[in-house]
Amino acid sequence: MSACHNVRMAGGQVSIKDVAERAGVALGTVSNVLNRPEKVAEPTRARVLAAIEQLGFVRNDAARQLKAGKSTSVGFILLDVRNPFFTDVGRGAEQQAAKHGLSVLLANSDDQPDREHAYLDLFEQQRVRGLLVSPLGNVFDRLERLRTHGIVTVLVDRVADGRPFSSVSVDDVAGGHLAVTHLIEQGCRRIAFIGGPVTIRQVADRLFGANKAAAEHPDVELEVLLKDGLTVQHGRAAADAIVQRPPGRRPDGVFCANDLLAVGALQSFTMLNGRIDVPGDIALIGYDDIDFASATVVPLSSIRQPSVLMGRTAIDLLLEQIEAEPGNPVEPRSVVFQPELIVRDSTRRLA
Amino acid sequence: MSACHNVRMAGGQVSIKDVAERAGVALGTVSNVLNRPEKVAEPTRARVLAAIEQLGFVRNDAARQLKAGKSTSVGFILLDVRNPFFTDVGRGAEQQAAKHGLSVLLANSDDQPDREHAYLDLFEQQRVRGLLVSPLGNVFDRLERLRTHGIVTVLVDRVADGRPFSSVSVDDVAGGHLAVTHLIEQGCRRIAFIGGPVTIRQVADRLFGANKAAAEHPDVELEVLLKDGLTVQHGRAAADAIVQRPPGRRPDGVFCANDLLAVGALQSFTMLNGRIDVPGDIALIGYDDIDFASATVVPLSSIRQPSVLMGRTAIDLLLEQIEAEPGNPVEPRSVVFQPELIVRDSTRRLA
DNA sequence: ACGCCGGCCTGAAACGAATCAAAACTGCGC
DNA sequence: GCGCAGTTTTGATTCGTTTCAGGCCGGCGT
Repeated sequence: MSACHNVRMAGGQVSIKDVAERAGVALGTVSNVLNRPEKVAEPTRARVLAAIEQLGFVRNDAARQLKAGKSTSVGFILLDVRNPFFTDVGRGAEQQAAKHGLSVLLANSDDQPDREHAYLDLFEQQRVRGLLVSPLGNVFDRLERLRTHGIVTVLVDRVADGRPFSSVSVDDVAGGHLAVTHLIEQGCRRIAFIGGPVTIRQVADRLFGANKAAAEHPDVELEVLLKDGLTVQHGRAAADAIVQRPPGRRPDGVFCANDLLAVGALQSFTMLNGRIDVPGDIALIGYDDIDFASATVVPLSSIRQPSVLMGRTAIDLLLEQIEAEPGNPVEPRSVVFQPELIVRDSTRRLA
Repeated sequence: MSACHNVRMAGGQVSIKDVAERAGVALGTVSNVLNRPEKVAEPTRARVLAAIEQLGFVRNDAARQLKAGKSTSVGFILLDVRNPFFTDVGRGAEQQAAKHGLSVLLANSDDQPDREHAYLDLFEQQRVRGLLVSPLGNVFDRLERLRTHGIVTVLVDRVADGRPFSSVSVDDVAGGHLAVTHLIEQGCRRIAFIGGPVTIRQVADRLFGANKAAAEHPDVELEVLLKDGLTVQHGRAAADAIVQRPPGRRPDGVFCANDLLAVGALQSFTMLNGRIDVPGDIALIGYDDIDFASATVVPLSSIRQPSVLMGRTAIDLLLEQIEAEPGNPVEPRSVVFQPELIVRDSTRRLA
């Protein structure tokens, strides 16, 4: 056989075998250099490394995974990449995963159940090591099936509702309670809740907490304004409706289910020739404490969620499940963080 | 051989072979059902599908890729997930990729060159079908190596600088020119540019365009204020310095290298008891036209980049390269979009 | 009846890396 | 010189899928 064939043709893949041949060793030795370098004598290893360098060899992950039966990446299916809260969670997850030699791949379901399923399929076929999901629809059955196939899931920003999944979330009921109690303490008595559809779990819980807080004060009334989305535009529309009422019928405090809504409301309130003073006429508080909250013209009070920490914790919970695998499975755990009230100018009514 | 073994043990993987056995067909037939269903007779196909269903079989992507030598996903390494511009590009890419049966996996380099490299390694090992990269450091050599290994790259928001890569970007020089010309038309004569480090290509180009526009008007002077970052905080700090000058020494127009800076500047200008009127005293324009631009208290003029379209185009360029593969490679193409001026209240000085 | 054709199905041979029992080598003491 | 223990290297086998040259079979024209 001709000893000389072109080493590097376009797209030509260099395999461990080529490296072995070049270095004049057996194929298993190359594998050892890659995976257990301490078991290979120094001169041999040097020779192999040189060959790897010369040929530009790169491990083929597909082959490696095929043999190992598992991958080294973790999938994170998030609801909305445009929401800073989720990307922060993602960053936390990446940090923690990196410490354990895992990579995080983000996939954006973008509020569309079919995309959520498509990505679940993709990650299942890729046999990812584990999955973080902030679920959109009811995917629990799907996720249980995944687990029987050896892929464990940790829920993000959603509790498991009795299903056996680990989860990391924030106590949204407490958050809603915190926000409204704060408004009341600032002297508000007619409070409005602006939110999205209550089919979104987070909205429902925050509203529930808000109601609870209002109920604790007999002289406080809570009005609920639900829009069908959680964007700046929705917030502005809701607030416009308030602005158009005669001053006596307006609330004196507004709690928005997230910061985007609050920013929209703030715009509506302050834009119109300063007709409504925030917080003087209406105190305003949002939820999530996104970066922009402190950057609005009247800095926005908000309820902070420990997003980065949540991401890190999610990975910890995942590893806990993964590493337990054998006979005795570890009980799923739910970590619930407490939200934190961040007071800024938009609710500072008392001197 | 005992016909009866437990079909579903924990983590037990079901392979095409199990399916074949269950359906009583050969293994190649199952593969045909999966990949070329029209070549399989109806009753056989039904039997195989039933077996797949019963056993809960899921294709092992690793094995498939190993054989095919290429994957079905595209990696997108982005500079900063928190910048809405990039996530919008990502959404465009996902949309277009989906049409061709490809998935997009996002990886966040987060301004850190080592993370950028780590993800390049990961995607190379995964033999992704292609790569979108908004490059941080100088990764061109790395990317050329990738191409010799059969992975093509399309640059996003960065031109190729003479290197043979396709790219999709926006003419930042034109954008800078557009912004400053607009300020001049609105009557501004003393203009300040607030930007990040000029080592960031986008900043340098926008500044260059701004300078060009100023030079076209002899009575206009341009002052350059560079901070070492592009966040809201940096913008506020830069504007604070302006606010502290005596009114006569302040610029009457400010162009910020991105919208985050502009939001910070706006906050600084308007927060201090309305001492500075926007646009009356100082007209303000940003860059990127992120969602928030229209939601600030004085809606922000900006330079719009067609982010979603850019993502779609990036995938098109990628496919063009991928599909050409054989003997005659397709010349890399650079698509440069023209930025668009979006005028809002923050620069409307003329009645 | 014969040959031939198509449609359907089969099964062996890849793909690239990991593994591990076994082989080869090393140095050492006797 | 020989055996022994330890170290280093070997190479056949495995993973799950795709591919493809062939095999089987029933029907058709002659």
